[in-house]
Amino acid sequence: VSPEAPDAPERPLRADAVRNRELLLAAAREAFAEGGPDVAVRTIAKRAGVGPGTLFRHFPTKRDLLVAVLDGAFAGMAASIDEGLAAEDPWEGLVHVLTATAELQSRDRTVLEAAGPELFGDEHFRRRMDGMMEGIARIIVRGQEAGAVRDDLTPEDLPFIVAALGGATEHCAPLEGDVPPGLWRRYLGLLLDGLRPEGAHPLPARAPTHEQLLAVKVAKGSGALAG
Amino acid sequence: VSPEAPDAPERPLRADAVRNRELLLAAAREAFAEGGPDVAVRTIAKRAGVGPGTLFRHFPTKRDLLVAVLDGAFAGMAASIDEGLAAEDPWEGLVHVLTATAELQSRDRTVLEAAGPELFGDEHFRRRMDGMMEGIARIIVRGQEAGAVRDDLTPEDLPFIVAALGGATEHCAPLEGDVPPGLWRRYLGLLLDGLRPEGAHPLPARAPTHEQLLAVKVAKGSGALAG
DNA sequence: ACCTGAACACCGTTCAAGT
DNA sequence: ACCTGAACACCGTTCAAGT
Repeated sequence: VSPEAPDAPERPLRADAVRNRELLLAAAREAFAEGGPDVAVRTIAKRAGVGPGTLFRHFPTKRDLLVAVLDGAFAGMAASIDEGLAAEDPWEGLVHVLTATAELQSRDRTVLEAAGPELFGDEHFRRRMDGMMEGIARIIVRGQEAGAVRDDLTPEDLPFIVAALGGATEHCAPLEGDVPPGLWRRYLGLLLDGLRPEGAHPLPARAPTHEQLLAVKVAKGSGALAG
Repeated sequence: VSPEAPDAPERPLRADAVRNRELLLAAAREAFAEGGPDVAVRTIAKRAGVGPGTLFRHFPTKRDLLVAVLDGAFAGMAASIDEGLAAEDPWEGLVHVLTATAELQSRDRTVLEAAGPELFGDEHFRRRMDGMMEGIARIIVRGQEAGAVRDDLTPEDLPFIVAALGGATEHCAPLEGDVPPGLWRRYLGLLLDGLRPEGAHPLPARAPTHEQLLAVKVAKGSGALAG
């Protein structure tokens, strides 16, 4: 599940092109982190010192730029999965993965606001996802064999659990300052208790299969990226 | 917690004004339900047969229109709280409230995409919220006295739990058709198991107080309503 | 090959002009 | 009082023209 190198381009780019691409990525990373996914592309282009046309030459769509930036975050998740696998205690391994993910969501507005299921339509994201799923599957099975995780949980549940976590974390974000810091940990705790075998009651629906998850095409633009 | 009448206007509106207001609300209700909160105001105005200027005379901001439409959904939630209070079994009462809420979220894209914490800034929403909180508090206390709900849960946790539910439900929505129907019930089930006392472990953060929740001003526009 | 910036089709919102 | 629709300041995206 180690981080992969980003797509190698067909043929080498011209010197100024690689430089602009890098400037664009750096500018986008900062701008998105500060202002969320709604920052104007013009702002990002200006920050990078290039025209808007150049931005769209490198990233055909604003979403593509966002995905490229998000890739760093996903690499972070992949790393936390590796760490979770390395933990001695299987339950602590799962806790580590979910904590790291939620912490990421609470630090970077971009991740939680933009990482909707529409991203399943992006090819690069999909490849990352596949790799991460394997690691998560191992963590869950290990937890189940140790009797620390409820038996009816599947790896395919994880995206939805992360989404639930994101919903709570997102709700915390604008309250930051007025509300106890790290409040999201409370709801992570609640959710974790739901993953344990002790209080487990039969679930009213079966989990989706891996194939079903990947069946989504690029959804008709919605959410934070519509426009 | 019974539904209140919408704000009574200072002085009676002219006949054509009340008619236009109603047409606008009906058009917005349909348009938002179909296309989510991103539908253009021009589309709504055209659907209602009025000019865009008229729309903004009745609803100074697109968000105000959305809040007015959402009010129906909130009335539905208030009703489900009353039903939850009427249930013989305290646990079933809580389940009823959360199920009804999630069902609402899964039926109407608007509710789940727009009901972020920015709405706390809206006065009308705030009044509704206050009324609902009381009912929820009674349901939770009743459950705790019966030993069916974990002791460290507070009414102020509910908005975050609903947000978590919304995160999972929102993640399900675009997968509709590819994924088992009613998949959100699975994650509601997981969450509910986290609310039970059986598997409860100490939570790493204290719940916010009611005052903290209401401290939010209108957040600098973000999310689905920015622009 | 790559970059530039004017231009296009949108968006939420405003406001002079009408009745 | 209320309505209308042209106009404004944006937005993401495109494309002829330059180097």
